[in-house]
Order: sequence, then C-alpha cells, then structure tokens
Amino acid sequence: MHTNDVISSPSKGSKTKEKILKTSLKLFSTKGYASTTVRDIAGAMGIKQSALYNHFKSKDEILETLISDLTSSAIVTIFEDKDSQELYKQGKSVLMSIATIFKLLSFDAQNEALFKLLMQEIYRNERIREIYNEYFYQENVKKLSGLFFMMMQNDMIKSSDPLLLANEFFSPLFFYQMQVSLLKLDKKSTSSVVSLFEKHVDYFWDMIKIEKQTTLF
Amino acid sequence: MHTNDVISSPSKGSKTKEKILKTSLKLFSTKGYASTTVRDIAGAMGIKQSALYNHFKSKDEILETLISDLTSSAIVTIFEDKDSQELYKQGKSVLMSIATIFKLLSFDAQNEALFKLLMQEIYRNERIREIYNEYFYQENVKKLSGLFFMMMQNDMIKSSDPLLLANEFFSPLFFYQMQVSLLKLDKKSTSSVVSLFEKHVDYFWDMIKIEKQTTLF
DNA sequence: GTCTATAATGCGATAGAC
DNA sequence: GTCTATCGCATTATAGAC
Repeated sequence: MHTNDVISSPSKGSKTKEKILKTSLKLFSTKGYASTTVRDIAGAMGIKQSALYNHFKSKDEILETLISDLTSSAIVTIFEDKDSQELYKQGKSVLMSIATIFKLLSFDAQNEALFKLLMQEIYRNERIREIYNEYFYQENVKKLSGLFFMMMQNDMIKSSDPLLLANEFFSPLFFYQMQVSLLKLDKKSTSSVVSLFEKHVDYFWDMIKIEKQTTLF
Repeated sequence: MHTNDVISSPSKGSKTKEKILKTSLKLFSTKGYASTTVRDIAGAMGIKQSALYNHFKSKDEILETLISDLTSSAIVTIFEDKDSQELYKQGKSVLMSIATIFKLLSFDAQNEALFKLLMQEIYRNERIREIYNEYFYQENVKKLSGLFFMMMQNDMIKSSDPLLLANEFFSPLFFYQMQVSLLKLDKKSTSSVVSLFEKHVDYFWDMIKIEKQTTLF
C-alpha cells in the first residue's frame, strides 16, 4: 500500500523536510509568519529548534519554499488542463465545475491553509502578490474571458464585455471562499455561504444565457 | 482656522495620543502588527520608545484602540443614514452611490490603511473578525437585501432571492477594493480595476431591471 | 541528523531623573 | 510628558558533542 496523499508536494526532499513544511504551513496559516517562531515549528514536530537548520538555512527559506509550492497548488490552477478551446461548448456546466473547485478548496486542509497563508501574507510579501496576481487572478480571469468570448460567438450567452463578465464571475467565488475560511476559524456554520457557490452559478447563468425563443406554433 | 481633518477620530485624547494612533495605523497596515515594533512607532514620531507608555499601557492597547475606531469608520458604514425605507425608489442610482463609496474608500489614506489593517489581521484577531462580519458584511448585506426586496415589490427589478442578490452585488465591490489596495502597494496602475466599480453597477442593473415594455403603438 | 549550549540581537515594558 | 538606562525574556542562528 502506498501513501494516500492526494497532493504530493513538488518540493521533494527528506521525510523530515516534508514534515517541516507541512507543520510550518499549518502554523504560518494560523498565527501568521511573523508570529510563528522556529521553536513553535520544532515543538509541534517534537524536535529541537536547532535541528531545523539541517534542512533549511533560515526561517525565511521555509516560507520561500512554501510560496514556491503555491505556484503548482490547486489554488492557482482552477481550470483543468483540458482543451480550453472546446470547453465553452459545455456551457453552464463549465462554470459550475469551476465553482465546485473553489468550493472544495476550502475543505481540503492543505489547500485551505495555503489560501489562508496567501491572504495573510499578501500585503507583506511581494512574491506572494506576484503569484496571486499572475497565476491566480490574471490567469483565471483571462481564461474565463476567453470562455465567455467563445460563448458569445456561438450565441450561447448575450453579447457584452467578456473581461467584465470574467471579473463578475470570479470575484464572488473568491469572496465566498474567504468567507468560508473566516467562518471555519470561529467554528461557525458555513452551510449558507457554501450554498452561495452554486447559487452564484445558477444566478449568473440565468442572467447571461440567451433565452431559447419559444416558437409560436 | 481650525484643523482640516476630514475625519476626526472618535478616540479623543491628547495631540500625541492622536499622533501615536495615526503613526501606528500607518505602520501596522504596512508591515503588519507583529512585525511593527514600538521602537518603529516612536522612531517615526521622533520620540523615544518609552514615551509611548505615557499614553498607552501596551502595544496591544494601541491596536485595540484602532480596532475600536474601526467600528465608526467609513469602511463599515457604506450606507448613509438616510431613510433606508425610501432609498429603493432611487433605483440604480442608490447602487451607484454605494459603489462610489467603495471606490473612494481606496483613495482616502486613512480608510485605505484601515482596510489594509483589517485584511492583514482578520485571520489573527477575533475582534476584527467580529467587526468585519457584524458591522461590515452582515449589516450591509442585510440592508442591500431589504433594498432589493422593496425593488421587487415595486416591480423595479426581477423577482428572485434578495439575499443572493445582495451577496452578488456586494462581493465584487469588496474584491475590487482589495485589488486596488494590492495594486497600489506595488505602485501599479489601478485605472482598469477602478473602472470596474461602475461597470459592475451598470452590468448588475441591466441584469436585474425589468425591461420597460415597448408599447405596440 | 539531532542534541545541548550559547551567542548575538531585538523585543516589550519599567524605573527614575529631569 | 519625555528622557536615559536597564531589566527580563524571546528571538534567530551557530558550534560542536554524540
């Protein structure tokens, strides 16, 4: 039986190195990078603080490694690698699957931690901002934009500004995800917010779709 | 000539106390609370660190005071105190003025700093989460919800779920405001995002409004 | 690769002169 | 109300035994 990790971290290394990264992500995403000490990390692992320096040369290097991992995480790759050119044909269901990916992100501990890390450090860490903006925001809005453009060309949705549509579709998903992560922090119920993911798609599609003309006879 | 401060802080006190709060907000919102030292604050004011303790008993008390100020800041009071019951009659223009308030928030240094402070500490400070959730999110979504409900009752907009509509209207505004604050951090152009505030309202209203029936003759 | 011990620095906060 | 001086403690990081 092999290990059942859904996501294998791209920063390969020793078993302890992996554990340091995992533990650090958990602590950084909870207490914030600045408020997490290397003693906290080592303590949570049951080793001494100095032992960490056999695997990373500084606390900062741990964060940098985690940020690098962010690039290839599920957070930034909302679209599957399917043939993007043909995706539009699926219509509403593409949008629904994107919303579902957003929704599920909050319920995978690893991805939730990455999201929280991103949110907490984005104002202080320029590299995080770059990754967020380039790989997460720009990339996805661009793809959505192309999707909507194709749908317009094929008379599936009403004609308008594809880029605006992409932003209008993307931003509530991001916001709802943030809401979920905040509610979970206080152990509050997330069900009403979670239902908004699907409602968003339903509402959004109803607004943009082209009504089937009811034939007169 | 009196001082020309647009917003007078509700935490009254001596001139230095005001200056400490102002300086702290600036630094907290830039470097984060944990990474800002009392020496940083004092240094930026040109006084010694120990002098701060004549005005606040701890670094934490400074943050707590700033958080208390948040409650009465422009960030959390998107709606003017006008008669909320009659607001709906203005139709689209109410929505536009709300979007404008959001937009302008980013261009008042004080409010922008408060927003950044909120975003940076919301995952670590339960009181900030409470204020955000209660006074900023819930309050405004509730008011928006009532607004949309009245509009539906009066056949101004299509009938649907008012609460969903409120969330769909609110979330892009929040997201765009975050985008603006991030872009400004890297001194990038914000014009394309800023234009989204108005475009959002235009698009949103077009989707929900009830088309005027063109009379046949 | 982990341990103990320790260096070197920075932190928040206090005491007391002025 | 600000200053100098200092305390006590926590921090990151290193050195060297095992």
